[in-house]
Amino acid sequence: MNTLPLETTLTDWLNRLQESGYRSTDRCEAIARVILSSQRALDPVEIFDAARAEIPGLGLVTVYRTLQKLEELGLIQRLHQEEGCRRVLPAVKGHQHFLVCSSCGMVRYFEGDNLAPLFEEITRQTGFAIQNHWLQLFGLCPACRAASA
Amino acid sequence: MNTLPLETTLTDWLNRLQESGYRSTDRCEAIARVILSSQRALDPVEIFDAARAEIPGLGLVTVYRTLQKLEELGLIQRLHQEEGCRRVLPAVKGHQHFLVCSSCGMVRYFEGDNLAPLFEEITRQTGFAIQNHWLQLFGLCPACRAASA
DNA sequence: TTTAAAATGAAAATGATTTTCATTTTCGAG
DNA sequence: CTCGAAAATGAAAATCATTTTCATTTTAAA
Repeated sequence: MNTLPLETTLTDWLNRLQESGYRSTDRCEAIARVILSSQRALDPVEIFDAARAEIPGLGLVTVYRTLQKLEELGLIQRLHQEEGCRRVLPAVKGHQHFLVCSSCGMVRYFEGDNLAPLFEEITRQTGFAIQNHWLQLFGLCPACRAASA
Repeated sequence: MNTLPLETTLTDWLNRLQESGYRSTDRCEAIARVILSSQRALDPVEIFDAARAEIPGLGLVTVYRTLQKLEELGLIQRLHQEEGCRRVLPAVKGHQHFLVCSSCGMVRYFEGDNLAPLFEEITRQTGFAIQNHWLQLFGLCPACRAASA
């Protein structure tokens, strides 16, 4: 897999943090790198464990604090699942949504949803003025699909 | 508002519980009634407070235990929101989804989403075999829309 | 009726997250 | 560079939601 997008995004994240008055630290960078290089959504303890490979003295509290900053800046978001809503992912941009593999947990982003006609229909039916929507899809990723066949 | 659907559903819920080997108690019925008669999604403490109007000695633990049963039977589901995922609602049926008012919290169910074409497009783009989806809409209900105008 | 299984409330336990606090680190001003 | 104020850090304690334990009560079916 090409690592360029990761490097680019990591730099973007670090810039965004700095612009917002946060200071640049090894811990923050390690945590950001863990989140950005994962194919799955990770929970705070998973991030903690992965980041400690790089920063042995890291505290779990720092993970929580860094997640707060990243979430505040809209760089990450939670993945809501039946099992819980603790895992985080790089946030979707614009009209992206994500697709979660129900077998391995891998997440894939996709573009474009034209839900406008559905929303018009709903407004007609209910009188609600729709402002926002969450669409989350679960399915089998190509690898798990192949493995289960 | 017509109370017939509420009575019907309450009876359905109590039957479902009984069929599953759970016993019929005043607390369970009070909790079910609170959930079914609310226009909003409620969290365990809100349910507790409302149900204590009817059953003064009720314990919060009983609310949690009853919610587990109702969730296990698929009668309620959690409402996932930015602020948290603690509130519950009567579960949607079949292809229903719900619409949450971002001002007053009122929830309205609606039918019918034809997302099949979107899913086909996504399968083509990503190779994922889609099994399941969550669609949640946020907007202003007619009353809040009128109030804000 | 009787009785075994289920339900209950109170208190304790658990698990996740946040706060506090003393210490260390970052970074901009000089 | 070097200083110092602001921010970041880790450890321990605090908080908050939820679950478990346990002794007692209630339900429902024989």
